[in-house]
Amino acid sequence: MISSTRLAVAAHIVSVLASRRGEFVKSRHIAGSVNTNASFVRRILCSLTRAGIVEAEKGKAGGSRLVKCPSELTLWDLASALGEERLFAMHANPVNPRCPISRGIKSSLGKAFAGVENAAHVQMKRINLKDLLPA
Amino acid sequence: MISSTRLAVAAHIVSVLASRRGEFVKSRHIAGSVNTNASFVRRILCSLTRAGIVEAEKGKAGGSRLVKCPSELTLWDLASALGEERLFAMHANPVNPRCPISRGIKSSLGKAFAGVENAAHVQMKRINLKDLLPA
DNA sequence: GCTTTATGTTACTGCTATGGATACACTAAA
DNA sequence: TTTAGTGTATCCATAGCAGTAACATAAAGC
Repeated sequence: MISSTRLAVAAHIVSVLASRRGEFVKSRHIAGSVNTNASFVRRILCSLTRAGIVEAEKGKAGGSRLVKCPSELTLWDLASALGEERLFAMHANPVNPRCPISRGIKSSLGKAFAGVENAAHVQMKRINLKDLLPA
Repeated sequence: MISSTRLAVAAHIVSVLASRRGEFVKSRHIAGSVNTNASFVRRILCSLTRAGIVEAEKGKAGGSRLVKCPSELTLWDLASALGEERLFAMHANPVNPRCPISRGIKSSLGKAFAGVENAAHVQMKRINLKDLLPA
């Protein structure tokens, strides 16, 4: 059911930025905490920047820092910034028009999936990024 | 966030079986409705059989049929039968012991993920397989 | 008993997504 | 002008998904 770990990495990144609130933190430094490479971190930072969660400065004294307070950020904000809001996948096989089940299942199952995803989103909006930081 | 479509296919399979309650339906027939191949269907049927949702008969008059009523089955039962209950993935990168964020994030984020997954599971248990069938 | 036809299972294959690695244009500080 | 960062593109190895074929096993019908 799972493939990408980008949401986990994004949460890690934001936590590092939150622990150095106000500073411009370099992607290399974040990569050291996540134990991955700086380019991958920057790709995710870029999505966060486009979503207005992070701001970045280029150049020698550059880096990234949080725009919003950790207490104003939720897991949902990150997932949404990454475009990872879907939790289920419908099969892509074409409908068999001669089978009533096949004709109807994608619509009804799609609504069921949406209901579950909605419940998950509600919960994700309750998960505050501040709560991920060490006490 | 999504990779496998097995849950969707399983729901499709169970819907077909539900529409022919009592009959032993052949994997080839189900595959025709899903528009995939019979072997893939059988692999999923096998998981459903092991979970006690479906029973199968070998041989010439063989096939699969539901053991439980569609009204007793939920989306959660299917996901659980397939071993697809996780919705999020933690990154596998090793912890950087010199960074307090790195040391703590997997634990706190894991709990956050579990909370969201739990909310999703609750909702999945409310989705009745009977509701996926055509009226 | 033999043939037919189904399941259960394995193995192989092509495709796609993921994340690691490198490179480079651009930019700002020193 | 040099240095050191971001933003972005490209390439690569790997892993997972689903399609396909194959085969042992088992049951029904002749």
